[in-house]
Amino acid sequence: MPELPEVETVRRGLAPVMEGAVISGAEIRRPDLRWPLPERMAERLEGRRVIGLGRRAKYLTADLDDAGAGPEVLIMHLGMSGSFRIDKEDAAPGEAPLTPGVFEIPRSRAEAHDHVVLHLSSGARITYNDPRRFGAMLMVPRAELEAHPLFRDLGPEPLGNAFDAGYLASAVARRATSLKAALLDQKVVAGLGNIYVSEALYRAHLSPERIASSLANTKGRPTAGAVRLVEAVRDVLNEAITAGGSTLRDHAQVDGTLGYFQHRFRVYDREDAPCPTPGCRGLVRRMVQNGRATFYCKICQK
DNA sequence: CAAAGTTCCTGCGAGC
DNA sequence: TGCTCGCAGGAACTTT
Repeated sequence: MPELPEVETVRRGLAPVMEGAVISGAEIRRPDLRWPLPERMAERLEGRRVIGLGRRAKYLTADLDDAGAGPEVLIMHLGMSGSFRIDKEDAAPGEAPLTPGVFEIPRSRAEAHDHVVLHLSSGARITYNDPRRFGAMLMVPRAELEAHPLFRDLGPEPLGNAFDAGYLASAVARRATSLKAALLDQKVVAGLGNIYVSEALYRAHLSPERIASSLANTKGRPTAGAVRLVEAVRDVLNEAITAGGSTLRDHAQVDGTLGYFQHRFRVYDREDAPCPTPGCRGLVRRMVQNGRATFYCKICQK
């Protein structure tokens, strides 16, 4: 479930085994994910040290040391169904077995979607699995990262200082689209996806159908709703990251899985459930906006 | 059947 | 009038 909190959870899980480690080998098992994988990817990764593992929006960024060609960044996106898992590198020769219980589906089917494997000097083996292959991996020179087409137009991080009500109001002031669509637009704010947009709008008591520009008053200043929305976005993301971290720890101890956790949503995927707002008699509704499901309460979200 | 994401394409309206 | 630009909305990618 890769929106910002999930990607951040994955980053925190991978960082201990990746940061400072040297990539001793890489297995590239197919030529492409969403796009072709980098040219000579395995050769270019081999022997490189991972300086740090970062995140921008829903992208993971592994900083690679200078290997003659200058420092580079390995950009990774999980798409809809991507996940990483960590296995201990088996000292014995031959293919190490998967840790029992990692997948509920048979091992053969799980391995069918293991597309990239990184062997690390830390003794960990990191496997990228992605059935739908909407994910992506790219390698770009460190100096070109911010100007890269994927990064260039990204809005501010929702948990950073730049994302405040004043910014949000100005960003949507001329937008005739719905609030739902505006928040999903990574140019407005980077990292929200379908789940957390529904959750944030519910918490702010704002209708997903409201016109985005209504968050700004006639002078372009933020409305009270804009202030509530910024706080709701930050709250829901922080809570999800916290929950993901604790779930991750449980899973890591049990089976080494990363990027998989259960979460409790107030409206998302809760059609017909009673609205959780105290005193509200409404039901959670499901509708489709821009081809995506939106969950909301008609009564208390205005 | 519907699905957590993003890019690309088309069509529309505004403005020059 | 006709062209360009930007925006909004939808299709497409794929597997379970």
